[in-house]
Amino acid sequence: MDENMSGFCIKSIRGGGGGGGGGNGGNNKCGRWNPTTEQVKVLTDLFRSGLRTPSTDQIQKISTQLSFYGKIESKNVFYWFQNHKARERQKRRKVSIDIDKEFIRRDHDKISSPKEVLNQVSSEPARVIETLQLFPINSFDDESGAEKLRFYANEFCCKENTRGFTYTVGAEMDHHPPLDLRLSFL
Amino acid sequence: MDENMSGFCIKSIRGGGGGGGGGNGGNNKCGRWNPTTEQVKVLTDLFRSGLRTPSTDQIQKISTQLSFYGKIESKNVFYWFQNHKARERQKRRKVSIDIDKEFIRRDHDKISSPKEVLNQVSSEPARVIETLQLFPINSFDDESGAEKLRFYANEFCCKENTRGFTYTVGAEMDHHPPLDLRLSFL
DNA sequence: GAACTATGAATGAATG
DNA sequence: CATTCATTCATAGTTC
Repeated sequence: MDENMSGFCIKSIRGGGGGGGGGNGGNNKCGRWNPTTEQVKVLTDLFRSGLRTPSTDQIQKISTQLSFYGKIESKNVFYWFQNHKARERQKRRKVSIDIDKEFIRRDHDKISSPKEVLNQVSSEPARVIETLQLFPINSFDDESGAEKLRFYANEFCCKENTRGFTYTVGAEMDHHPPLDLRLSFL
Repeated sequence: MDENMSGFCIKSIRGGGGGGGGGNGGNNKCGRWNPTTEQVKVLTDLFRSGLRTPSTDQIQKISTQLSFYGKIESKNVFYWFQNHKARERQKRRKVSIDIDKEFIRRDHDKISSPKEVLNQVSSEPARVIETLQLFPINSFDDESGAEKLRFYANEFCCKENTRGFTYTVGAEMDHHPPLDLRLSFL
């Protein structure tokens, strides 16, 4: 696939001859990645442990480990974290908006802290894991003894992106924004 | 759930056949550039021809020409090349890793050639291009963008040398002979 | 089986 | 150039 398809994605034709045999266990060959429960569990554990944006190395290793449970590619891991993070943030944002509204609405009534409500949906416990027993896979113990499970406990020293709210106010389209930034020096 | 694909899911009206030259100005009201298929095709052709990091002039010209197909700004071209290059690299990195991994994994099972594996990981026709594809001979079978490409290509060649043969896309073309034919127009 | 949901995949836009 | 964020497209699954 190239950029050529960037408009429509008519690739998998599994429907043509009766797409039998689909399903989780037996992965389809052309479709998109369908993670097994084990894979999801591991990924989720990693995420909950604080890993948000694994480096390429981490992705590699995670992918390799997860391949034990089924077919998987590095990009799947990459996308998984990308999506998971984004959607959590998204959910959070949405919630906070709701809270905000709710808060405002209730403001006439009583005062309650938005934080309370927030905790209901996304209670993110402490992260910063030093070590974590994640891959109980031994039957397939690899040869890379050196860097074992050390990879994921590194580098994501949470700095909790304080970016938070970059909501683009540009509701209405181009009124000729600054244009280029980077291009100006080119 | 969303308004765009109510019922049917064809990507938003990216010009495509209907859009013709008018550009997709009709649809997007937002801030994000939504390239038409023609625009993508041209950009892709340029990329495949070896252009990786267009200069400001090139960006300007490309942008100008592409504006025929729809609304576009220079920065869009700039970003497009940035992203495309980065992702090409990234993809290749991830994919090759996966190939290795898959290969190794399957090695315990059955012996399969790397080519086969490649086909599995990437729906793209197996061709781990190590060398730049300079002459996309078959990229012109599709009439639409190709014709036009030649059209605006002329613009470029008339930089200051009316020769129209020596313009090297330069920059990224390290140790690659002069790209005649296709690129000579640049 | 259409509508809806969850989520994999892609990509435009930035930032460092 | 790499990394990251936001938004959107596409589809496997589920529900009614």
